[in-house]
Amino acid sequence: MYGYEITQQVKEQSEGKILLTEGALYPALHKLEADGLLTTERVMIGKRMRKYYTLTPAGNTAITDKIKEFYSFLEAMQLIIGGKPKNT
Amino acid sequence: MYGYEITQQVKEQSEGKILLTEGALYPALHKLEADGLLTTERVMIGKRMRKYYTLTPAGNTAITDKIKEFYSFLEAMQLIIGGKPKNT
DNA sequence: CAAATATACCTAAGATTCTTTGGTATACAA
DNA sequence: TTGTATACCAAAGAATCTTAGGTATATTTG
Repeated sequence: MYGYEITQQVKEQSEGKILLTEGALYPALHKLEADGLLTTERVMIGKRMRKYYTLTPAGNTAITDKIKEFYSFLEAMQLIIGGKPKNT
Repeated sequence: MYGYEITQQVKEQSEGKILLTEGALYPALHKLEADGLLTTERVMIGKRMRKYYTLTPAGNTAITDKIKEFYSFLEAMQLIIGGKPKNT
């Protein structure tokens, strides 16, 4: 995907609950790229540029690990605050 | 509860997965107090001081709201991470 | 009994990350 | 022609966390 598309997809798929702004996203993408977790491919659409980002093998490992961390964190939070998500 | 107790309880109840350090906790407690969400009661245990924190009514409202926000965020994350891709 | 660990408070520098607010430019609809 | 959407980006300020200390008492252990 490309940057702007990510902001729109996050907004759409999260039903407007998560607003990932460009000011937060672009610096993050650049850092991930600098860390070797993403590669970019510049594509011209007419006269407008897009930068498509793709996960590197290291990026795939990293995201898998991060998601595991996230679920581990959720389990821990569950133990602390108790309860379960409502209306799911 | 008091500050140090919170760090220990979080560590214990989260099975060591969440480490809430004092450097993060104390400034946060002081801010919550300044914002009127907590009140403190100083108690001497022998020659050692403890500061017990209690939620104010505003604090109770705030924590309830925050937990709701948290679950709302989780649902949104579920849609994105475990989400439904358009294609593939 | 001396030294290490645990309890209990705290601050401050540095790093990281997010929000806000701008900028540039093309495409299209009102 | 003005506004909205697309598409990239940077920088200042704010918020938060990590790290690394400081002070002091209490208890455990070698």
